[in-house]
Amino acid sequence: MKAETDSRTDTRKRILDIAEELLLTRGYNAFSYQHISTELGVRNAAIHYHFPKKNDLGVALIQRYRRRFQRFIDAQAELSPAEQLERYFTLTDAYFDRDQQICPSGILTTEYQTLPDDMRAEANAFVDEMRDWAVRIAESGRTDGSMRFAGTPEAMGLLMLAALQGGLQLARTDTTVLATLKTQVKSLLGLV
Amino acid sequence: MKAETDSRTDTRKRILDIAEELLLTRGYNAFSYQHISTELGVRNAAIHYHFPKKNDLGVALIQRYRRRFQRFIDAQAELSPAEQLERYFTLTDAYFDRDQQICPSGILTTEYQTLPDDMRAEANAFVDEMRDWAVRIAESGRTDGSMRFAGTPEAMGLLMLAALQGGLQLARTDTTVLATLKTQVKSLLGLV
DNA sequence: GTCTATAAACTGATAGAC
DNA sequence: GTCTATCAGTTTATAGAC
Repeated sequence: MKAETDSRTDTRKRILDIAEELLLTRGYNAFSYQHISTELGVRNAAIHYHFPKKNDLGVALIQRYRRRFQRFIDAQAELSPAEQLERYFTLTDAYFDRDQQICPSGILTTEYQTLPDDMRAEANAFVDEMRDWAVRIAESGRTDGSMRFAGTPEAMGLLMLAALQGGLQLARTDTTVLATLKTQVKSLLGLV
Repeated sequence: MKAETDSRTDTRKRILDIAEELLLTRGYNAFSYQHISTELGVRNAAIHYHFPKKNDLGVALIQRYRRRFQRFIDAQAELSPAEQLERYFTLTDAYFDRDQQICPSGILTTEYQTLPDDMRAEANAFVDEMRDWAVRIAESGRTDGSMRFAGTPEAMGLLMLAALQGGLQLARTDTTVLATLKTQVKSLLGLV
């Protein structure tokens, strides 16, 4: 029973892993079940057993991502604001270093108009969570005096999210973009 | 002769107009020749006469956009840095107000990994031009003393471009995003 | 010069085999 | 429970009619 569950979960997980790589490199509209099934060594219709419709796969991908992101946040709840910011940067670099992936929120908001309703709802929730996190960093940084910046923490957090989301995309045309942006964000937070 | 040229140009122009709307709302991979031909009232294959391959249409779209953007820049060469920044914001709002379109550089860099080489080359050139413009605004603003900000003009210009590109995308999930970002950018430039 | 008929390949998806 | 054979619709694209 455990074995059955594991094997089922395992195939399902492999599908999600392959789909995630495709989503973050090519986008939702530019990958198909064939891409996944070829990589997995099965027929494309086999994927439909695990995820009947492409929506289902899309929703599952974002939900899994949200859970992972939540763990990522929880794991650094005790760190200083500046250290949390560094984790933010590290996360951003990790995307880029993995086949020039971009942030999921960038993919989902760019393709937003073509997404089905259930995927839009998940995308909205994910964007909110990322934004809240960025805002909390700016907020706590100002509160403990380690960060000094113009405007409200809400606006500064949003700006950091938007800049890094756009920056990951722009980095595909110029690999120095991210380093420049990271330095600039720190400057604007009075951290340099 | 003039009439022939005009009618040909006219159909070609209508195709480009429809394609541009589709590109900026749905993205390159999510629109087809059928979308265009249906709107135009012809068979999808008719589009192939004007643009044999989809690459050709994609390249023509970006090239036209680059020319238009160049005229946009030239038209305000004499304005103050702060006024040029306002035009930047106005341009950004204009995208969003037109069916929640996003910036072309955001589309092209997000779908970058799926684009053919000729479209990538055009995308690179366009991104460079947008970035140069943003950097020049920060540069001249610092020079004439109207803007005060941390970091280099190069980094600040890049940050503004990245933030507005990401912001247009995020605005689809929350319509207040752009207003917040504009205020914050002005704060960071010492303009408020 | 402009467009239509048509096709080859790929898409997401269902019914049913094992 | 898991996957294969198969399909109907869409995609880009070509050959050729007017």
